[in-house]
Amino acid sequence: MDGGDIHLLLSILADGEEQARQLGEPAAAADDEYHSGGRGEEYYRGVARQLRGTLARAMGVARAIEAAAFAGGGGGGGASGSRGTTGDRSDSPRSADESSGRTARDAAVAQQERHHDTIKRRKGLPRWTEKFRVPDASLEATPDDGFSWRKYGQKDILGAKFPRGYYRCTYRNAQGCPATKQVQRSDADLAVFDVTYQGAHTCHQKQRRAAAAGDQPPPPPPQADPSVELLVNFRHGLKVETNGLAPPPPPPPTTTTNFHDDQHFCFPSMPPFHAGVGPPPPPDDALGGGGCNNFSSPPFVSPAGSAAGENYFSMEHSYEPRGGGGHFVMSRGDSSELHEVVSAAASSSAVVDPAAAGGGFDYPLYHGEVDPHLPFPPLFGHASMYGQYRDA
DNA sequence: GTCATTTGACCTAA
DNA sequence: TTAGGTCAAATGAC
Repeated sequence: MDGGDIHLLLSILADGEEQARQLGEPAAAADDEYHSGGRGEEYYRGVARQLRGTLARAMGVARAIEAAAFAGGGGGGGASGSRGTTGDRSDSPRSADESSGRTARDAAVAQQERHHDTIKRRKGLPRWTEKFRVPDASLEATPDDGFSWRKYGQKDILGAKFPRGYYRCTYRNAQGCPATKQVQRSDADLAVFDVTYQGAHTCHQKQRRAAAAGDQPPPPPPQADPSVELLVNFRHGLKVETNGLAPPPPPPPTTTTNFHDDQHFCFPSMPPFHAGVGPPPPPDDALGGGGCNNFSSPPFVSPAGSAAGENYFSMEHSYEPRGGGGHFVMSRGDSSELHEVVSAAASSSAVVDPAAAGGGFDYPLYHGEVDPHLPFPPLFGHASMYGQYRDA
């Protein structure tokens, strides 16, 4: 733990204070549209949600600090401390180690230690899976979830016809974003991809995209946050609001969220897809139709101006709780993981404007009853799988 | 020249 | 022991 964590916490709390203030004086913040349109209540609800999200995030940071404190003062040593400063050792090529006079054994030991750390982090971060259906089943087609990713590996998986791609956030180095994903094309359906996400985005692209898109906010991923437990509990009572939504354009795209307990949740939005793909496919029962409510999604229009008809694909979310117990639990015994989450968030907050410092929670209004703090992964917006954003 | 992807090797968890 | 996950040099694209 360091001063940065405290500053992050203070920053979040300041956001909460600001949001609370907005609750007190909505007329100043809400434009006339809200009031003339009878949406004042929605405004209040939206601000309240933001406030709850901000407070939840603050709690998460505070508990991470607490956990780090419980783990003793050794946090500064060890592997986690050695890697937090540079962000990614890929910046320092292997030859650098060799030329620095280390023995091969030392280098191997160091690498082993580093690798052990990455494994620990991998195990600690929240993990969830989604199914992406692309309109075009060609081999070139890949799902675009709206975030910018950099591919760092590919591997043939036993029993799978197609190799699995490994991606990490483009801003891993620049902003310490810990998010990674694995993309596996389905054997049965070439148009379906199983995407496993791990770690929440703490990078700036989330806010930028949400602001630019002006559509449904990206649902936050499962957070390494104690409040998530409450949210997961909440989802058991969740009902998707479908009233008043536009009927599905032909063919109807669906965005489906699956939890591991086989509960299905159909989320009313979908990310854009790569330009140039063909028309969307007919609905696939195997994907979203199963236990899903067959939510009919309104068309998503890419901020980049892609034709709405080209932006459809279906998704199925599957939240994979870590730590057992039927809900997501961040292991508090591993303070380094928590610290890393905090550190990543801290690095992110350094470049995020205060209005967006809700850190994945600070989204505009959802569709009525859908709480933005549900442990859904971030999926929306526009970006290429192959990151075009440059590191700051 | 810079940056992203490819790919073989290495390491860990199961 | 094996499969999965990651690293990083090599390579290619812009």
